[in-house]
Amino acid sequence: MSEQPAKRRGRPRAYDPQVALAKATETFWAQGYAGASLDDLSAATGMNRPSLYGAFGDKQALFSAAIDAYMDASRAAMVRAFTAGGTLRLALERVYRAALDLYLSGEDGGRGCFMVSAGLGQAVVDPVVRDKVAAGLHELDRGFERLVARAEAAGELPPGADPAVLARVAGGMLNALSVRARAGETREQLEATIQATVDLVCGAARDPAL
Amino acid sequence: MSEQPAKRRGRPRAYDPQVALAKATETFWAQGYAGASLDDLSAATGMNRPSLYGAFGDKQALFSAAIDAYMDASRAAMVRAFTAGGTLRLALERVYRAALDLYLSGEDGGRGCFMVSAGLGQAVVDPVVRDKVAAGLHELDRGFERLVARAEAAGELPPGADPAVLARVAGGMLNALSVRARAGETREQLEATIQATVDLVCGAARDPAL
DNA sequence: GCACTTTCATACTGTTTCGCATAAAAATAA
DNA sequence: TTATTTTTATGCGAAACAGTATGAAAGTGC
Repeated sequence: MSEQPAKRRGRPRAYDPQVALAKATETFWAQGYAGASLDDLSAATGMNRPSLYGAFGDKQALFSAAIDAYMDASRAAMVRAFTAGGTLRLALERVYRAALDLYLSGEDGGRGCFMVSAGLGQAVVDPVVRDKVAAGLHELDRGFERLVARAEAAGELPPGADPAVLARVAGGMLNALSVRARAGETREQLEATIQATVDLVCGAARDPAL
Repeated sequence: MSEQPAKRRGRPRAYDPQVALAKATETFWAQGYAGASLDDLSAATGMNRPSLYGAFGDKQALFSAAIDAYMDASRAAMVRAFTAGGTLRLALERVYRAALDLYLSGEDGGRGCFMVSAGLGQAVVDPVVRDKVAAGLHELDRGFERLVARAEAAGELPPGADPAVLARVAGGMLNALSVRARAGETREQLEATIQATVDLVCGAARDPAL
């Protein structure tokens, strides 16, 4: 994509900024902001401290960059899941599964959503982080709202169902999956929660094919 | 309750262990385990470091005691809300409101559930904490299961509704409230989420009085 | 008043933390 | 080669950290 074929002038970098940032994100994800020391981050990224500062700035800036990187990466996966079409039931299952893959992706047990697990840990102490996380959550909420609105337009919802209610619960249960994944629930348990959510949200929805 | 009318022998304590533990819990709640230094805890409790060690042990032990104290205190409020009777709708509203009062109780913005906000932050690093938090969450789950089972026995649920599904979603949305409270949502927004949840969970439930 | 017991307060130790200063290394340009 | 540029590597320094040793303070029992 954005490679630099033009030869840069000085000593070449020994790291790929994107890869290093992903490694730093993993460290924050598991240990939290305060729990991750610069030595931990240095070891994880393979960069020594001065390189870390040169590339990303201080610890807060690095954490902020980690949030942005996570949001970009997860947004890509989520938008795909949200917009791939199909019935509301299929779309919801796809969205929750995509999220679950992310939430269970750690090596040492489920880590949940990075925004929820690491970001919200800093939310009380750092309002900038809190607002950034809040924006991320509301972006997901809007995804659910659009999904339900589409289902309504397609006539999938019965007259009595309130789209706003369905979207709010559907969005909230994504947070629940994050919490439960980090609390150590197995994929099977989480899949059962997904099924329960989909059943309830779509229970009031009739399949137009029927 | 368990006062000590018998005069203790040495210099009297300058602190009330229960109050001090509550203050320490507040500090962990806002700043997380790693983010709360012993100086912070010392300042919050009014105890100096040696007294802190004498009373509770090291930092991990203090955190563990904080979790236990929180669970005891919240259990008291939750059991009351769960068992005060009334329709499923009323009981659910009572439970969510009781939780919300706790989640929004901080001075510097909503802090969410202590188990979720502070406990799960340590979950990946410390499996003992993770298991303790998981046990707490499942205890709440059982509360919702019993509530729904009671509603079923009272004939509040229609034949088609699956009690397990309703309980799972009802329990999950409690986690969502914690997440959203810490992300800075207002009480009004959170009340709307409560209403949506109750509407959806009880939507399939008919009032026996009707 | 005097011994004894328990807690408090100060201050210390060794480690870890963050951030940066300085110099060596590895490339290009001439 | 030699100068210039950019990055890496070592390691410094001041502050913060967790935990503890030591002695003073504040009670009870006699």
